Amino acid sequence: MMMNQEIAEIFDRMARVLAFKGKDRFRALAYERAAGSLRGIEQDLTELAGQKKLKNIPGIGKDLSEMIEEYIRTGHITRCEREMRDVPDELLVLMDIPGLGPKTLALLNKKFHIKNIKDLERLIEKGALPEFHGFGKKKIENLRRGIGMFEANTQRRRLGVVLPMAEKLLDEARRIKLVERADLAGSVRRRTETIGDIDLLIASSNGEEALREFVKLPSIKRVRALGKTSASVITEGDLQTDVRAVSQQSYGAALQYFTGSKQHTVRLRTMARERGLKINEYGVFRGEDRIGGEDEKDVYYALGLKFMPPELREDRGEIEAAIDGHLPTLIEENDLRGDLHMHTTWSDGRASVEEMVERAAKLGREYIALTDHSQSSRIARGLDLERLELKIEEVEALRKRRGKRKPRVLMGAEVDILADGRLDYPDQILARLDVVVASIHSAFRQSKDRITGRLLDAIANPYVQIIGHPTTRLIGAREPVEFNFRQVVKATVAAGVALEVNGSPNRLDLNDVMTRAAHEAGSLLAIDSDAHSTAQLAQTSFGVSQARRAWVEARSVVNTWPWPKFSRWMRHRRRPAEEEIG
DNA sequence: GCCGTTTTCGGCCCGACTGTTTTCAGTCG
Repeated sequence: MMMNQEIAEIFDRMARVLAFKGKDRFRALAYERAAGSLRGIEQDLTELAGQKKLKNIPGIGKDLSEMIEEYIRTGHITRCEREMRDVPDELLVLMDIPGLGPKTLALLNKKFHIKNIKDLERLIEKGALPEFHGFGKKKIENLRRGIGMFEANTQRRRLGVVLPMAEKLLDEARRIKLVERADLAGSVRRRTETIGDIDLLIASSNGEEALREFVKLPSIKRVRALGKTSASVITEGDLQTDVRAVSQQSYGAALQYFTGSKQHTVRLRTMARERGLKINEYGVFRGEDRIGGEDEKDVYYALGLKFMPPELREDRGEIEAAIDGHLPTLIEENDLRGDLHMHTTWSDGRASVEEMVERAAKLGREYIALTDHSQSSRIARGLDLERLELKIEEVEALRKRRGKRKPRVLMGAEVDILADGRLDYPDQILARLDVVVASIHSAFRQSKDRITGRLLDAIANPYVQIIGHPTTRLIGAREPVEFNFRQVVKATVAAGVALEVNGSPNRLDLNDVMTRAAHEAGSLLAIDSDAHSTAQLAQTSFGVSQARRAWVEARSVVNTWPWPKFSRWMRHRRRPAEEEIG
């Protein structure tokens, strides 16, 4: 996993260096595609290399596979390093400035010896950047603005932050009279874990006028570009939003194009070309004849493919699967019957047991587990044995009060996996809990072997049903812990333990790529909210999105199971263990 | 640099917007 990331970054950097140097742009594209491929697979590159299977990875051929082998052996790729040596990172990163691409950067570097952001600012602020052929006042002004945006906000934002803003904007757009239809597209629609910008598509018989209305919406702060069919704006909260307007008859083709991913769409268009068709955002064409485009499905059907949900469109094998007729039937939000990880005021939650149960009932949950923290999580007010007793009493009283009303309320705990691999409650206490989620909350920096050992120990405990947020990463804030993922997955498969897909938008842990690998290896999954308030109970939807991105079908997710099946699984490892003790 | 029910060489998705170009280059998605 780490290795894939590292090599992907080198390849990405190579692509930019080649673009900067003005070399063959298709060579740069090849590196880009390879980087994307590596990010999309979880398989161990060392193992693939050992089996001489690197070339099976799409976009990896003779040269790149040799480079990967070299990296595995030595931690270096000589050819890349030689190519990249004379282009320092601080220069390359300037390509992240909106509107500043490789050509302009190369020019500024050659003509004015710009090497980093400081040089560039100095040049512009002093008004020392003269106008010259092909470089006028407006370009300079745009560059100045681009630098401002670059410095204000370079990082991508979490889906959980962006999605509500995007939906608000969509709402406003739909209220414009000239707007006949509107939908979110792009990475928001594909539900990637972080978002660079919002893409919005509208249908209108007068797109130009509709766009003019759109950019006047109150939540639009600034207009970057405005044309007949598209506009680019900065919204409140400094999110870039790209809007595209098409006619109804092109809406489906436009939605497909605008949803991407780029690589997925390129594949479709290449397939079309091979079949004598042309796909663009206006439709599917055979020669001059439009043969489809009003519905998104038209694009796929024209190529003899089944329709693919947006979450699959990453060029991670979905096109091949569609050709073979092996597309998965993805889990849907409605499939969830239970939620097995949440907190109350007993530990660090903001809502009481009662409030959480009531809200869960409104969400239609059939069963839920109240899983407050265990004693070692002091900051989270984890429950010592005494308070745990009190909570058990409260939950039992609540169960009596509620009788047969749904949801069934299960007594649970999120139990720390301690630094030495022991769990934070003794077995006789765990035996009294219906649901045990075991999670790492400390000693993140231990060696790979020790973390692996801790997880394996937790999985071996017969009272544990779920490993909570397995990597402990916080998006944009904390790196995942390192452990032998395949070994851990193997153990969960053997033990019938579920790996969590934590729905908190700060976590999304496991992520899409790892979830897919776990799922394909046969591991059970649990999609939980990890809610710390009533509102957060709905965050399971983010977990479901990630699971869909991971090709997950409902049958592998334990909390989609009807109660009888779920409750059997919940207890399936306990009986023999209890007999042993008893 | 990759890739092949046309191809082992010659392709590689397709179009919009901006600026300053009098016919297009650069950037973006």
